[in-house]
Amino acid sequence: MQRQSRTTKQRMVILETLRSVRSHPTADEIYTMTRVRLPRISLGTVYRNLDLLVRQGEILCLESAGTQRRFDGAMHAHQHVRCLRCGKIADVFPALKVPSVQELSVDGFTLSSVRLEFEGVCAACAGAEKEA
Amino acid sequence: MQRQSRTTKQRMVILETLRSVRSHPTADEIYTMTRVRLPRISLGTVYRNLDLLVRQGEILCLESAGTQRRFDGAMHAHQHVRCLRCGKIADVFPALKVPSVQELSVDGFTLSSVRLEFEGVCAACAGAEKEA
DNA sequence: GTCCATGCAAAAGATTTGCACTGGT
DNA sequence: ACCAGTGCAAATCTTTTGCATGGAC
Repeated sequence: MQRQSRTTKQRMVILETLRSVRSHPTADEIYTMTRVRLPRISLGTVYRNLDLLVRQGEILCLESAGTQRRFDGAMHAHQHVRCLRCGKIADVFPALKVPSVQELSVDGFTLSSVRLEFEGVCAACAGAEKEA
Repeated sequence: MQRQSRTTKQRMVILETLRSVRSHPTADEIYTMTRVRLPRISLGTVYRNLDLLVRQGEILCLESAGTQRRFDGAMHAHQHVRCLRCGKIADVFPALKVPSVQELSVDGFTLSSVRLEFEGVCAACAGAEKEA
């Protein structure tokens, strides 16, 4: 059975923080942001809560985000571009139409999600490269 | 300018090994496989060569933040499913049609690749869960 | 009062890197 | 001979975990 979760100050602040930004922060960046309001919060707690929020479907975990995991508080259907140089992630606008899990099937797997992902170089990094 | 690379025994064995399997091994698995032919190869060398081969476009790196990186020697257009439980990756067959980079554009980015990715639970893990 | 969640610190993994030596060209 | 590549080990970085205490219910 599903274990229940309590509404803790830490979890609320983490969720509010993530929902309040348009970026796709790493666990460490979320840790830094939440410490403004909760100076004694620990990185372990941030990781545990991000995990829980992902499992509850409150936030998204961007797995294909290079080395570090990144998180997204926006739950509407949209795609991401990742900069191959700096790892930054941006939303693709307008969002493309992607077939839903229900319309697809893969042999030997019970599908739970489909994602369309983009890679490239962002304007800032392209500019930096030109100068070098 | 592009620095040149030498044809070393290690690099050749790594590439041949990866090309000879249909799986999507991790760096450590490739290390184990190559040690059959090169018992003194080091894990660092495996990582360095995988890096180089990816940059040269000889192989693909299947990134998955927070987990282990996996590599793919098959360069034809195809998609991957990843098992959320065990991390195993399989090819999606038949491959779906995905719009090419040329047909797409994302504001503020110079695109280099587009990927359609699937997530789910593989048969083995689904079975293991049922038993538990 | 119960027991889930936290803070802290240590552990666990995965990947990278410094360095002296080796080997491809 | 030159210098990229290697083996080895240490370092780094991200994420997870054990444990005693705190706090939501």
